[in-house]
This record gives sequence, structure tokens and C-alpha cells, in this order.
Amino acid sequence: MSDVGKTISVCGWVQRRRNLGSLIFIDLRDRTGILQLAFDDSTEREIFEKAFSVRSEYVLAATGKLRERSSKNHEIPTGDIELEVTELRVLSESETPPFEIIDECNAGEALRLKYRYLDLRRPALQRNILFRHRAAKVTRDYFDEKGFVEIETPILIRSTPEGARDFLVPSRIHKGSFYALPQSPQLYKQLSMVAGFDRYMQIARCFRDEDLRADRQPEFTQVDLEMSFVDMEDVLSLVEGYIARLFRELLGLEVPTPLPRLTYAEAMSRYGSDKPDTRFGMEIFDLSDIVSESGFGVFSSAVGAGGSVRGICAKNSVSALSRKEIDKLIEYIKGIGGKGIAWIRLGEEGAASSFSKFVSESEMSEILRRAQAEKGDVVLIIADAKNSAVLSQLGALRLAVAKKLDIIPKQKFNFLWIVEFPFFDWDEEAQEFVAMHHPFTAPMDECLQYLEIDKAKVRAKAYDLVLNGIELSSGSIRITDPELQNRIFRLLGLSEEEAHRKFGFLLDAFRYGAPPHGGMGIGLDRLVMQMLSAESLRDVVAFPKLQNASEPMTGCPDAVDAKQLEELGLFMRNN
RNA sequence: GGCCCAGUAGUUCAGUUGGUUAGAACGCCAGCCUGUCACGCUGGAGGUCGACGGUUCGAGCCCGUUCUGGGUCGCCA
Repeated sequence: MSDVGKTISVCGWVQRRRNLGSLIFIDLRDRTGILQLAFDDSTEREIFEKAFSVRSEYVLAATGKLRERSSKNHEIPTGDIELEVTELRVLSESETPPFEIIDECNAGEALRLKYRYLDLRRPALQRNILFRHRAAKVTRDYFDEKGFVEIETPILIRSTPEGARDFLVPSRIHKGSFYALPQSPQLYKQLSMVAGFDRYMQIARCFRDEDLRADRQPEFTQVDLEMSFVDMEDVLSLVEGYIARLFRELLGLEVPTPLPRLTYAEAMSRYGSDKPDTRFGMEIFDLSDIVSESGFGVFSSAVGAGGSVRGICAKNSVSALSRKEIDKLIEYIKGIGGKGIAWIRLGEEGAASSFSKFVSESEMSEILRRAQAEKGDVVLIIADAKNSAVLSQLGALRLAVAKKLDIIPKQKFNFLWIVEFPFFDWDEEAQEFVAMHHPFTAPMDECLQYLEIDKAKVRAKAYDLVLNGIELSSGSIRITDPELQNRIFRLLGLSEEEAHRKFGFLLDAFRYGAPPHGGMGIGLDRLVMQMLSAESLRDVVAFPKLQNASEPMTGCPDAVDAKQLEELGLFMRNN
């Protein structure tokens, strides 16, 4: 190192102190790494004693001369040098932390979140947060270069009771009225298009008052985009450029573009999911034609009732998927609303099946041929009178089996566009068609003719970007034609009056020259999580919430005092 | 709201069929140690076994209730 011999000052936290009697080493840590401080018989007595009294996580300022170590450590970048300390100040003492500040620390998440400021000192989390910073930087650079304008949209907005639950904020000035926190800047970015900012972007905080998951936080960050005078292809290729740039600059990986595409219908029939993980095969096959007349009533009645019988084939899994393990899978399927699983195990000593006594040999061999099953494989079959149930259960089963067999390759990034989403979604409870997307999503041009006649046939100009089975982003081309918009509102059972009450400001805006536009929102937290192969969003969000939506460090949410409630004109019911 | 898993030392965990004084590792404290780097060696402190109730001569262990955390389904246009 060229700096050897120089006198420098450093500040940082004590990672570790090694006391060898008349020789003390301290590993001083800051976010750039570790530097070893050395104290020996040449060190002034007073300083040596100070070094002796230092403990983990004390904050130190040390001055001294950099020198080569007499025995080097090749494990760390600064392993060749150390600081011969001539001045030492303890800037701050530290109590013993509740867990060790090391990457190998496996203290419980709740404890680590209670002391998040300590957790964040761990190099792994420091790296994640810095990585995220760089991702945000690349994002701004890319879209700036493409002519996008970053516009901040409000956090206190009008509640639009569509989709997820809103977080509400009571108004003091307008008692009894509430703001909502945005689920996304959707309406404002569309208004920005009307305002003539034909390329908008924002790294936007979004809020949804729904239950949490490992990949779902109540507040999250989205790279939010909207563009005027574009069609779907423009949006897709722009986002592909963004993804490619991000992976190139941050990971040194080339993401081949254009990214592969699947229609929603294809994704559902092959993977049983609108966000398929394509890092492994195990695609779904249809057995309905083979078993429609089957002696196995479960099969034939499912087909007869308009449903289907489909399966997946788990290659080389006969030892991993014992009957006991299959029973567990059956329990799992029952847990998500299924009736069960029919199975065939192709073991060394021949085939065993849960339904062989009900079907003919020829039927069985046809099933195996369709499954492309060979010795060592296990075929899992689901039958239901509802096609969508068969597919979604097999989709879930496919993932569960892949995890069980550990056949999902790590360090692989499979991007996938899902296009041609259905415009309407059949609501089983209400027995009616409801919007699958927000009501400003445009139907595909060739589907306009079916709007009133055959809702199931209508597809939307909507698209999702999926990465390794996780929905990263979704977007659409919007409706800007007031006539079509009113038609859609009617079809969704929204009266003109109601539509105007909810979205009047947007509809009004569209009367004054609305450019055709479309856009997308890309989940930054999820994207960064995937890029870092992190297990949970909590590894890439600096101050996340627990599964119960609380934050143990600050103790939020919490009750407020009576005066605050009174000012807001609110009262609490005691139950 | 449903289902599954886990709560034992500061932390991560072990704890046999219900049986004497509940253990380990790391961390912490003290002593020894001149080249460590996950330093080493010796010693020490540290526990309402999540809480409540029950069964039993006897409960960390069995039963019930409850609380907490995680995962998941519902939910997330």
C-alpha cells in the first residue's frame, strides 16, 4: 500500500478487541470496512490503558502512522496494514449490544428490528442499503437520460375505495373527513400527462393497509412511470432497457432483451400462475380428454361438470416424495381449498398409484405418456369441476414440490412479461364480472366488440413483469376516450354519477385534451431483494415493519392522547 | 379471520420415558499471555424454562387457555 508511512486519523466503531497482554489489537469498523489499530510497548502508557478499557461498539477516533503488519491477514482488504496509534479518543462508549454486530448473527428478527440501528451496522445490511442507493441512482440517471421528469405527487390524497384498503388520515380542519395515503400515484401521474409532462417518473412511496408477507410491506417503494403518445411496445422496451442497465451496472450481468413474453392464458395453463417461476420446468399437462370417460369418478365427474383434470410430473422424485410426503402435499392442497391429489409413483419395483384400481391399464399408460413420466418420477394430478381451481392448485403444488426437491436454480434471473390479461375477473361471491385492473385500463382494440357481449373474452392492454416467480411490476395503457370510459364504467356497474363522484377530477381533465398514455410501476424493494438474493424485504428496507405491521423500535403504531383525538373530532370506542 | 411452526441464560440452541442442583456454544466480567485477526488459556457471573390454569408424590417435558414472533391461505383493483 502506498499509504504506508503516512499519519492519518480514523473514526469508527470497535468491531473487536484482542488483548494479548502487552499487545492489543482493535478492529475499527466503519461502512467502508475494517482497519486494525495496534498498541504495543512503544505505545504511550496512557493510550495503552485507554485501549485496554475499550469495549465492543465504542466509537473511537485514532491517529497514528500506517505501517505494514509483521504478520499479514489475507482475508481482508486492509490485512497488510495497521495503524500504530499515537492518539486515541473515546468519542462514545457503548453498552454491550443485545446481539453481536456480525454478518453471521442469527438473532431473531423481532429483536434485530427493535435495535435496527445496531442491525444496520452489520456489513451485509450496510452493503444492501448502499446497493439500494446505487439502484436508485441508476434509476434516476436512466430515466433522466430518456427525458423523464421526476415529479413528486402528494402523500395526502383523496381515498378511492378500489383495490386494496387505504390508510386513512383524519383531517383536523375538515372534521369527519379523511385523507388517504396513496396506494400508488396512479391518478396524479395520469394528470401529469394531461398537464403535458409527457414523460413522468418518480421513486414513489406507496401504502396499502393489507396483511404483510415476506415480500409485502405496508409501505413500499415503486419506480413509477407514465408516458404519453406511446403504445405497449414503447413501455415494454423502455423498461427492458432499464432492467438491462440496472443489472449491467450493479451486478455486471447482461440481461438478454427483449425479455420473453407469455400471455396470461398461456401462463395459467402451463404454470397455473400469472407470475410463473420459469427457472424450472414441471409444466402442467391436461388429461381431461383421456379421463373424460374414466372409471375413476373423481376424474370423469370433474370433466363432466365443465372442469378439468390436469397434472404435473416431478422428475426423479420418487425417493423424495414418499407416500408420507405426498400426504403432506395433499394436506397443503386441502389447505388452499383443494379436494386432494391423485398420484402415481414410478418406483424401481414398478408403479404404485392412488387410483389404479379404478382405471384401465390403457388409460393409465396414456396418462403416463401424456405426463412423459419415466421410472423414478412422481405424477401428481388434480381434478376439479372448476378449471381455475385446478390450475391455481397445480401452480401452488408445482412450487411446493420444486422447493421440496430443491430444484430451483439460485443466481438465475428469469424475467418474463405477462401480457393480454383478462379485462374482467369473475367474482365468485358476487356472481358478477369485476374489473381486474383499475378502471382506466384500456381493453385491447380487437376486444372492444365483445365488451357488452362476452366479457370473458375481453383482454386488457395490461402487462406485468415477473422475475423468478415474483410480480415485480404491472402497468397498462390507459383509456383516454371519454366515451369508452363511460362504457367501461357502465359495464363495471359504476353509474355516471358514482364515477364522477370518485374520479370526476380525472374525467374532467380528460375533457381538455388528454394525450394517449400508459405506464408502469416497478417494485423497487422487490427488485433489489431479488438482485441481492435476499430472503425478505426486511433485508433491503432500512426500517421495515414486522408481520403484524408494527415497528418495535419506535413502538408504532400507538395510541394517541385524548387531546389529539378531540382536535380531530374523533372518539374511540372501547372494545 | 383460518392453518402450520417456534418461544429455555444477553444471543443461538440442546434438554432422553415426567424424577437429584436445567446444560452447550458465542457474548459478558476477572486473571494470565508480544503478532493476534472468530487470538489462546484459566476462572466467574448470568435462568420466573413466554404467561395463566390443570393432571401428578413430582412438570422445561403431558393437557387446556392465552400472549408473542415467523411462514402461509384469505386479502393485496
